[in-house]
Amino acid sequence: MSYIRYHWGPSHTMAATPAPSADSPEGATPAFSPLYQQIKGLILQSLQAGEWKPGEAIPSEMDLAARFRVSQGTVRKAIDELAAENLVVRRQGKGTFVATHAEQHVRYRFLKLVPDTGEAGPAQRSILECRRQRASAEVARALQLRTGDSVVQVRRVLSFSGVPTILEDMWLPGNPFKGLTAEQLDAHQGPTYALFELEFGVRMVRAEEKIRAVAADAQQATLLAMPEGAPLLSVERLSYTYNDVPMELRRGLYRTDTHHYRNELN
Amino acid sequence: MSYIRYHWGPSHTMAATPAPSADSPEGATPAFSPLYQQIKGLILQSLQAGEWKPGEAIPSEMDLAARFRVSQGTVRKAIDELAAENLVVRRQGKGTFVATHAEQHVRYRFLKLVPDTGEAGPAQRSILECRRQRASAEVARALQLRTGDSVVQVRRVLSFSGVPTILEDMWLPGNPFKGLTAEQLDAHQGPTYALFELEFGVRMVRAEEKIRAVAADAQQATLLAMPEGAPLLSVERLSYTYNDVPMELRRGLYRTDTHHYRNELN
DNA sequence: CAGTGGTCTAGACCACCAA
DNA sequence: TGGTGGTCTAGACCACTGC
Repeated sequence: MSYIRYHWGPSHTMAATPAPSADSPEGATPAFSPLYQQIKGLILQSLQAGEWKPGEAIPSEMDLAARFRVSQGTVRKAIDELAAENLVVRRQGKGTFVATHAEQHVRYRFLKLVPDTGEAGPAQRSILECRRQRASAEVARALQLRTGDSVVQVRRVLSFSGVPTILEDMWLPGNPFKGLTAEQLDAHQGPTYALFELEFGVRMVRAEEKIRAVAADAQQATLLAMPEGAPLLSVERLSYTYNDVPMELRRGLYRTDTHHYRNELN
Repeated sequence: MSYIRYHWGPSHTMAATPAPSADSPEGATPAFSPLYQQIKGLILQSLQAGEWKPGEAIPSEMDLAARFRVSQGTVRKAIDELAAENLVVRRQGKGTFVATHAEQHVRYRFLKLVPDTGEAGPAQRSILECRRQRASAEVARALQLRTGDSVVQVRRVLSFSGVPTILEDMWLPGNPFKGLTAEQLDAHQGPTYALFELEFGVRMVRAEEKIRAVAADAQQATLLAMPEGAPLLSVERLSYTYNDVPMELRRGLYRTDTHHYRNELN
């Protein structure tokens, strides 16, 4: 087989090549990407399209190599990056699987609050509210909607060993989350993000958090059994699905008298 | 050349193989590592030993391959991991360089506090204190010293646009940081961790942070120009050099009325 | 132009898993 | 035993940097 200059794109029989992103028509910067990046993009498309569901195995490296007409090593490097981004999990001897918030060994991947001493126990959830409403300007901006668009708001309290520790408000775009109810949230076991995958086909892939120290107002203090004015950790999280599409805005208030937010710097 | 079963270790002429970690003498779990991991370990040793200084180039992949008697691809994979851990920086066409907190494009790698609006400006530092003392039980435990061992304590305030924003206490083990003075800290430009590299040969490689919301006491409030009892972000950081040796305990109090702690979740 | 890191291939073999 | 991911090699060529 003739060698393919990797800046040319997948060429030959590869169907529907997805264009290498926004390019100035005849711009000075070609901005082509290496073959393995293009392969990564194609696999990513299949993931988004739901060709393989969360928890399922994707085709073997050899199969993908045949499908894309490249060597196994090239597919391998593409999958390496997907694995590094936690979109996919490799299991030696078994295969490569679509990552999921459900079966994952590291459950509650996005919750960085840990007890000062001992192991993290299970959380008791109590849903205070779950209703559709119109997006405020702030929520609309974060979720890339228009002010007044339909959103679902959920408010809940998480307790550990019976102690209320987290007060959370979540805002979800109304369209993908049509039909979300408090009962559903109540009944479901495990991470909320696993419910989103199963019931609504929405996989959260990454998130950004803005953290502040704030003083508890009267209502917050009551719900968390703290004195009014007590310092709380405010964690504002914006979660994204594939393609950097924001899908959830969450504002958590954490008690940090018995727990702390743990972060690792590299 | 005969093929080397990579579970045998570097074998042939490689001098002073560093032993593949603690092994039960005839234990059931061999726990050998692949060749590229062993190479990574050897490169790591040279980094620790200071064979190449921060900012300098390490030998080319071909040179290292020759030195260790392995293929370029194997060296490459070793360096890939070192680069992923920010111990080393690759520059196409130029070489691979020992990472440094000084020349690095991402200065203040460990400081995650950013202004709510606009770009992060330069910080004004004011050293309040710098003295040798005996380690308290808590400090000793964190730095793996004995209670009463010599430590250096530094207290300082960082201001942005003239507004005091961060109040920090740092504790450093007395031995490696012999001779650290307030004048030195005052005179130095750029990240403090760059000073540690240049003057004391200590490179901070990673860190862990525990974050809490606390109420400002009288003294803290004064230093940060806030009312007493105002909520502040408490950031307790333990920084490590090579080999997971803790080298600095730092406790920062951040004002979060105009700034926030930014974190990315994957 | 030579030297460096970056990409790609083809092929061999190893380690792990399930049937 | 066959299939999957994981390691290792050897060699070719590309892209970027600096002389």
